[in-house]
Amino acid sequence: MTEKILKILKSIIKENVDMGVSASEKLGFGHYSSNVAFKLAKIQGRSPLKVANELAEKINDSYSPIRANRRMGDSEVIFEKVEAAVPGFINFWLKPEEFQKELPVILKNKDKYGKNNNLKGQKILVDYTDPNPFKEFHIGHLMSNAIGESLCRIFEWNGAKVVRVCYQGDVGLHVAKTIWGILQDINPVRSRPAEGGATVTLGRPASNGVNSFPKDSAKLSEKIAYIGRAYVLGSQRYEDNKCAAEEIKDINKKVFDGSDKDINNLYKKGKKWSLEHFDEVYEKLGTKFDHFILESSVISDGEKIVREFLKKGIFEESEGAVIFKGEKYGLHTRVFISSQGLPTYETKDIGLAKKKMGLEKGLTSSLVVTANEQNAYFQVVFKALKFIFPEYAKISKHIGHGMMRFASGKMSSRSGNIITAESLMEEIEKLVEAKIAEQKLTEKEKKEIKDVVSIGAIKYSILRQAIGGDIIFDFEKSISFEGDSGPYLQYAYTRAKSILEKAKAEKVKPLLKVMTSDVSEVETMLCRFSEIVERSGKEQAPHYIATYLIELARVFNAYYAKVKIVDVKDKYSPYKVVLTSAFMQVMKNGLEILGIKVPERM
RNA sequence: CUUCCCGUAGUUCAAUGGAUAGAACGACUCCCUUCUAAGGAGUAGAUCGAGGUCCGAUUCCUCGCGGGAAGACCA
Repeated sequence: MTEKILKILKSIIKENVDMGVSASEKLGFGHYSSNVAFKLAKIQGRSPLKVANELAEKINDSYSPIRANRRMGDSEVIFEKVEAAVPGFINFWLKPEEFQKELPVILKNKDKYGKNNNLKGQKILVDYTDPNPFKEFHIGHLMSNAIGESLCRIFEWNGAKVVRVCYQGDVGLHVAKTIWGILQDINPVRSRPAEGGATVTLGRPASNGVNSFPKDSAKLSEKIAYIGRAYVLGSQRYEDNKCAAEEIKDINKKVFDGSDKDINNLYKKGKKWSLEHFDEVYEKLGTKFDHFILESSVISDGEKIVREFLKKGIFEESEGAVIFKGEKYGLHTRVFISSQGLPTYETKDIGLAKKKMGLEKGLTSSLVVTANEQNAYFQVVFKALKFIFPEYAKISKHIGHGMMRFASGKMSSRSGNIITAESLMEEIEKLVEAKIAEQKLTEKEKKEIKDVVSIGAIKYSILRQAIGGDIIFDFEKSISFEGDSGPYLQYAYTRAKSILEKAKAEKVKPLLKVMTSDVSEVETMLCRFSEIVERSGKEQAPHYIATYLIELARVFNAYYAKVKIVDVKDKYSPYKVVLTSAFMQVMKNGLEILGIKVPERM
């Protein structure tokens, strides 16, 4: 719609100005409005209102019913009226047909409706989720996943080819902490008391020296919970017990060089459990990665490169460590190889960059989505990368999302103040179950609703606001499905669906032949969808989709309450049924972009 | 201490430099003999402060106040 209006404006205005055309917030300002007159007035040194009046006049001459028949055929008449308004806006009211024409397009393109080719030819790598084996999959990973997946889909809807990458940290100090924790359980002799730290029990309290290390036959969830507790124990002792910290560092080295058989075994098992668990979670969240990269597979390359560029003077040696002096560029110093000779995450990121480059040919962009507490970290790493792989550094970008916060403060898997993704999902699933308990639904339907609605609730609560800001996770509110929520959108969809079922039962066939003489907000909202998809793509911002869908649902719900859609006696009923299908299609597509599925009933 | 991010109704979030600052929750009124009330209609309620740029500032700049994050061996 904006394109049509832009085209007309361009045919009238010779000057090269930015013609901002956008959907109006209120019908009083037309369906669409433009602020060209302001820009034009500035160039010409005249009053904006005068310019707006002139332009409106000209447009009416050719494109409105009042005058159009004088000059052009009816096909050119797309406006009901065009008016200038104080202080200088031009407001456009389109003819109902202009909106109604879009309905068959929606129904024809179905699940593809709203796609465009703005990013055609682009190949965008997105690295997101990135959980670490030996640590739990927590809400931070859930956020990275929801945002990353949605960005991927937005890029795809804008015509780009997307490469989904998940980088999993299977080595590093966190692994050593967890293994140390496990060793405390299975070999209490090595146990270290806390020096003022809280005590943590692994599994059921070990009695008579029997440890709680899960058997191979144990449920995966038990194994994962065990690992989580071991990590908390190891982390706490690392902080509050010097002796334990030394032992952990020692284990870290052994994991790294593979010299200890027992540790190797624990490592293998723990890693396998973790990765199996993660696969389950990805499946549940609806993400399919093209590539998994393990940290252990990028270390040696990273180290090689860092040592090579140490010789070239990009890195320096200081206090036994290899560092990058970020201060030269207004950043801060980071350690790439520790004084112990171990590569840090920074070095692994260099190796990771090399790996990503080799993964796919012709990348035009490479994004990594993590919590914004790493913003400064990535600035430094990308700065160093600029000297190593300048071309790749140019297309690399870090997207920092906000943190999930609770009333109790910052969430950290190190301190154990953490809500795992799983526990959150379970909590919400329970609520959904309670809500649908009394509905007349089969068990299979209930299961589907439970899965789809709870994931939708969580993803929506993450995607409804701009990336980057913290999300205050209020359990009560995220769980309440009223208003600004995923379930509200899904519910609007299912209500519409039941209308179609009724129409079928009453033999009201969807037809576009007899159209209403005016148009509701549902039609005008539907026509904005494509533009919202474009804007989300340009700004890499999923929340525009979310905001739009809420408005769309609100508008449809109001229509639903006011208008009887299925009515054999109403000659417009077939049209209204078409409108309902179109609404469903757009709602479904929008939710698809957010990575949220629609239930068939709820 | 330094750097970066943020400050909008009681609360949680929106608003390509544009009009009368949108929603939702909560509060207060109403609406199920009508297609799923997880719904709809309505009322009250907000741009941290002070300057500046601009025809026009929630948006850009400066300062102040308040909050968050990061700052050499975990990421």
